[in-house]
Amino acid sequence: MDIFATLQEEKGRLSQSENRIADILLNDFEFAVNASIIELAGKADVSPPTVTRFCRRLGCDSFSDFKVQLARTAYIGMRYLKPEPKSRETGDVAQDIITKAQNALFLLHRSLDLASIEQAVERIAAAEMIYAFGSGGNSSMIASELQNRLFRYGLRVTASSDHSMQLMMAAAARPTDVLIGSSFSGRNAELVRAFTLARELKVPTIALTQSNSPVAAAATITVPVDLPEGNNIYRPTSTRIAYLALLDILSSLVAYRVQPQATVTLRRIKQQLVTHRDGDDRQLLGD
Amino acid sequence: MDIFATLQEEKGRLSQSENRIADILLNDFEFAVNASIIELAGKADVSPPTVTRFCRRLGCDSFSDFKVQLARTAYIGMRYLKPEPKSRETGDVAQDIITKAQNALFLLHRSLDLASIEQAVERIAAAEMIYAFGSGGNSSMIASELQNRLFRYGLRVTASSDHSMQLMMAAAARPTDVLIGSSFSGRNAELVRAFTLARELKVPTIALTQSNSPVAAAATITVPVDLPEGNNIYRPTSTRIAYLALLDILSSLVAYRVQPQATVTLRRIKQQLVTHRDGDDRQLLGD
DNA sequence: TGCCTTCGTGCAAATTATTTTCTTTGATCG
DNA sequence: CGATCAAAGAAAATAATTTGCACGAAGGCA
Repeated sequence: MDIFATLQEEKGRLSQSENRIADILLNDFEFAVNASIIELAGKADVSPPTVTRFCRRLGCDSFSDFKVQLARTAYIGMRYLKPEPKSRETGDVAQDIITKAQNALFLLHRSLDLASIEQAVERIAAAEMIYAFGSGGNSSMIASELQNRLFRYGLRVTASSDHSMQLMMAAAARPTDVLIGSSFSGRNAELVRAFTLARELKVPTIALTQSNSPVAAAATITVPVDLPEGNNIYRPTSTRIAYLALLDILSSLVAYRVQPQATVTLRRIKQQLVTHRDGDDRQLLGD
Repeated sequence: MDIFATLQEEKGRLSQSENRIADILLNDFEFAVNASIIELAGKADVSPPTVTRFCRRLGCDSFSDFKVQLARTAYIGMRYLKPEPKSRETGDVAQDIITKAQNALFLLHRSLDLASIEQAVERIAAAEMIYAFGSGGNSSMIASELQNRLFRYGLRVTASSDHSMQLMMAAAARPTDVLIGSSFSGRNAELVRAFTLARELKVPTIALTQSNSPVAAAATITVPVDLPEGNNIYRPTSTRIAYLALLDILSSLVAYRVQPQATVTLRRIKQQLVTHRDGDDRQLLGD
């Protein structure tokens, strides 16, 4: 549990003085994290004991414990209390995007459902053929990434972002195959259709999507990804990065599961690349 | 600059006692970050003043400054001093991948070259036509992501991962266009050829690649991405995530640059999606 | 209205943590 | 074999933090 979360919970119940301290935390974080209790108290126009009590209230043992906690979660928590830091300077935009991406990873990690990941890995590793589906730019990237990762381990896999093809492929799939579909919104009706068809044909399906969504409902196994979307329409969603990480987790685990096969295939791919290129050995897995 | 980096630099020059303190930092980080100077000194079998001196040596003002710095970078720095946490448990693999991804983002941020980013953005925003090139799975993803992002802002863009097509497109391009190429290794010979051809035709080129590489040398503008690659061949490189973030930074900045156009186009795309889908307004930018 | 309770707060004292200063130790070198 | 210097600890000084206590304001209840 991080302080910023606690702070938000307690927010309403804080007294006037405590609110002044909270404001400083939120507005001048840099100051707060470096200040001594006396400086912080001074800036908030309260006495040091009030600061101590404030820290206790937030679940810390002492002021220094508080500072450590603060510094630790700062990195993560900073942004999701504050509104956008509206600047269009290169450096600020860069910082903002990177922070958001890290945040997305943090939130992903926090909400990962290991059980469903294991089920999914099991299915994928055992499948005779893997179909990866996704559309709309973001999910189609995920689908082709799935192909890009999994073929390296010697698995049979194809990806498609074309709805009609997806339906046809679903119709052609067998119960020993698996169908993986990604949908950021969880409301890709065509994917639901493909999943439904698969269900009729007893082909297992795995959804990478929001839980409690139509896509999730239609799938055999759902690996839930529930992240808040940013609201700046110019900004590409950092959710993509979380999906990509999830995909890395899945494919690493699959790789371990099918290891002997994976080693051989990877070696062959590597050899191919090395002779094809300039003989430099570092070029392992494609450009 | 973070402490772990400094610690690595100073490592050799530390005295015996100081080394004991360093060991505790690395091995029992949790303890170190919560301990008082006395506890830490006790555990390292040194006197408190020695700890103070150690902190100063690492560039901190005081012990408490040190603790804050420590707590701040902890999250990030933790892993890159330690060897791999070799476990194949789902939870550990997940944690490892997420940490690596966050690390990659951290390192990217630290090494970003803002000047070249600005130059690149300038060019892209002003271009009449944008060609995005990349091959080999990873870079081809980057190329198609570029297309996926930029078309939304009303820019004319096409992506290709096909070497022959890339050459032909380069031949067809004009000096008012721009050619963006991605190469993780920096040693994609075909991309170099396309860039060289473009140079002859006075078509500006932007490389997203390692600095001091053939691809970088062939480009008009290089946006360098210099990250250490992991060495676990099963693990998809977290570098992809850094590239994706860089791409987000570039495209956000481009969006700001071409704003009026972007707003209109985005609105049209959104409208299209909303009527096409189930009327839910939240589905902004593709699935 | 007036009293009582409760809560929030600051003051001052006590405690604890940290830093400084001074001193010792042990190693290196002429 | 001293002279010198760096490293490290002891003790003192300082600074930071916490605790105990008391005061005052707000709100409830007779």
